[in-house]
Amino acid sequence: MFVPREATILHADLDSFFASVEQRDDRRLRGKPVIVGGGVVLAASYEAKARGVRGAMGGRLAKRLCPDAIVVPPRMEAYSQASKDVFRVFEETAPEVEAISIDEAFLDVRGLERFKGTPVEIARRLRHDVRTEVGLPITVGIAVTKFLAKVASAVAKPDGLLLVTPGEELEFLHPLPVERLWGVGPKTAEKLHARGLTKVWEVARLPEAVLVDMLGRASGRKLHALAHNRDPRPVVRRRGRRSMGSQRALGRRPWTHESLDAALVGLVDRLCGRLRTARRVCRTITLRLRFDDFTRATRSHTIAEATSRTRTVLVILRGLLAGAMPMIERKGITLIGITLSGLASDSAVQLALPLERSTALDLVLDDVRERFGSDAITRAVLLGRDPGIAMPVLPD
DNA sequence: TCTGGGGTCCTAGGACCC
DNA sequence: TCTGGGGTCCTAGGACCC
Repeated sequence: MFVPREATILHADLDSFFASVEQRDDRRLRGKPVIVGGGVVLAASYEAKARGVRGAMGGRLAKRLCPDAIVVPPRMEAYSQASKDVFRVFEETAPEVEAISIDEAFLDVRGLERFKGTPVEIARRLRHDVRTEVGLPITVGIAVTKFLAKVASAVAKPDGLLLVTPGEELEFLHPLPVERLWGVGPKTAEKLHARGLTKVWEVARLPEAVLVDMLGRASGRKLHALAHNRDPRPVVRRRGRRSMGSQRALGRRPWTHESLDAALVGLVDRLCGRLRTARRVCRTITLRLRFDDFTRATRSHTIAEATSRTRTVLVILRGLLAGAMPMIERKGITLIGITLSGLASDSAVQLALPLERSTALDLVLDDVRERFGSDAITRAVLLGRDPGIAMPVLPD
């Protein structure tokens, strides 16, 4: 006799997270269409979504679709605090919590029946606790696999709860459009559609080798497995982050070497500060660029000794930027960004460099930031008599 | 619809070493 | 002297997610 596995994996996902926090903190926004973000929609309340507003949509189009929407600037600290509060509830709910992003997590409630109830009861209480203790709506999907629990929560949104009954997984999964599968974005969906595949069951019929041919080894295998609800990944606490980045859109304004360098110094300062706060060091430094035609390029360099020193990182990035100048001059630049990867704990470096926590440049930047705010660093570079040198000049 | 900011993982080629 | 195969690292790009 077929005995289905137990459905003990919860996927908990806050609804329209940023917009919900805004509505929680300002009662005038409740029940109204709210858009967080200006140039681009970072989050939209369900009232705005009902009018066709979507995340990542251009602000102008969003305003046209929903002229009475209230647009509020993002408050990242508030969202970060709300996230911490919600994750505290998660931790009280289950022994294994795997954070996926600022507003979602997997929880494994296996073995909790005897003293906390069935998974559905636990999920109900979790939704209630998040609502009363943090004041936010949250949706929970429950299934035998992480992947299916995530699909379930997406289907149950907003403010819902959905259990995929063990044994009935494929009945639930197969009629869904392929876009519901985790990892199928616009490009993959296009490739699948080109072969007449729009539903999960149509993908599930294909041999793995066909999907590998179509999508590459890793993607093909993964898609094949997911279409059959094969997902053996356990819920595990996340290891530390693998990279840290920062970027800045420049718009289509004219740029100069000085303004590019100033933007770069501002980014490096911010990022290296974050790196040091996290007590981490990096080995690979990547410069990321986006051009007028929206194509992108990256230039990277790996150093032998991991570092978090602003001076070191800046020197490398200036070199990478200089190498990319011909491309920038040819195509025009609309975004500049940095990614630091190959991260490690800084303890080993600390042992070797006990007195080198801050370089002279870091001390100057710290001072400027403290006295004039972060923006002053970019301004100071622009005001400097020689923008090519590393030391910013203090504004008056 | 002309598009933010923060991330993750995969692929592929070249260099280098054994 | 010429040659093979495998492993690892680095660089660049691509796709995807929230």
